[in-house]
Amino acid sequence: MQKDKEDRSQDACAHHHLAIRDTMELLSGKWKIRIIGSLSFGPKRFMELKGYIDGIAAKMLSKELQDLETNGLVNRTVLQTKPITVEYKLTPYGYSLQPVIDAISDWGMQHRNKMIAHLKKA
Amino acid sequence: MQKDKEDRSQDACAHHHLAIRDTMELLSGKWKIRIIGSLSFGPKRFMELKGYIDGIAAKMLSKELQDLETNGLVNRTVLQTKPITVEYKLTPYGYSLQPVIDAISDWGMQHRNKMIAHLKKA
DNA sequence: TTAACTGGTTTCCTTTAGTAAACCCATTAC
DNA sequence: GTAATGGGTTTACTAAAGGAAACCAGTTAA
Repeated sequence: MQKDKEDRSQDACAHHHLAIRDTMELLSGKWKIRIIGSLSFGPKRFMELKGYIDGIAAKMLSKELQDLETNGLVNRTVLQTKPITVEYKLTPYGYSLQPVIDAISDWGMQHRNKMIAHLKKA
Repeated sequence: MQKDKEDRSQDACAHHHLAIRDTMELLSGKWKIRIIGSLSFGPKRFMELKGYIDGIAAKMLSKELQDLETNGLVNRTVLQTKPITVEYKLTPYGYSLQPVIDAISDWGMQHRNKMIAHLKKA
C-alpha cells in the first residue's frame, strides 16, 4: 500500500503538530522559557534568577524550577558556602533548547525594532 | 564613558530577556503556538483548525484567533461560499515566526525520539 | 418542516496561575 | 539578643485560562 503525496504531507503535518504539542507541554506557563533563557547565560543562584526575571514571585520561581528539574532540563546544586547558596544550571538536555530560545529571542528583537521604526515614522 | 566587558554582556543578556518576554507575551497561552503551527502549512477554515488541534474548544479557538488577528499575525477572510466559510491564514508577519515554530517542532521530534529510544532499552 | 452544516457566542463552572505577605531555618555579623 | 542574608515554604486570596454544553443565525438539501 503506497501512500500518495497528500497522505505524506498530512503525516508530516501531524508529526509536526505532535512535536509542537510535546515541546509546549514541557515549557508550559508564563515563566519556564524565561527561566531557561536566563540560565542559558550560565548558572545562577535563586535570588539572582529572581532579580533577572522581573515580576516573578518566589513561590512561582520555586515551583517552576522544580518542574524543570523533574523534566531533566535544569539541575539544582546546594553549595556548601556560608550562608549556603543554591546553584541552578541547565543540563545538557536543557541546553539543547538553545535553538528554541534563540529563535524566540531573535524574533523578539526584530519585533522590537519594528515597533521602534513604527514609532519614529509617526 | 566606556563600558567594560561585563557591562556589555549584561546588556546583551538584558536585551535577550526583554526580547523573550515580548515574544512570549504575543504567544501566551496553551494554544497560540499550535494554531500558528497549523496555519504554517497553509490557510485553514475554522472547523478544519478545530479538527487539527485536538482538544481545543470552539470558544478558545475563536478567542485565540481574535487575539492573533489583533496582533497582526493572522488574517481572517469570509468567503462567499454556501454555506459561508471563513479562512484563516498567516500574515507575512505571522510567517516570520516560522523559525520559532520550526525550532520548537524540531526539538519536539528529538525529544520524542529520545523517549522512544529510552523505552526500547528498558 | 425538519435537519444538517459552518462559524461562531453565551453561560456556567472548574482548574490553574499568580500575588503579597508572613513565616521558617541556619549562619554570621553587630 | 537582634538583625541580615539566602533559599525557600505556607497561607490566603484574586485573576485568568480553560472546558462542556447549550444556543443562535443563515443557508440549503431531503
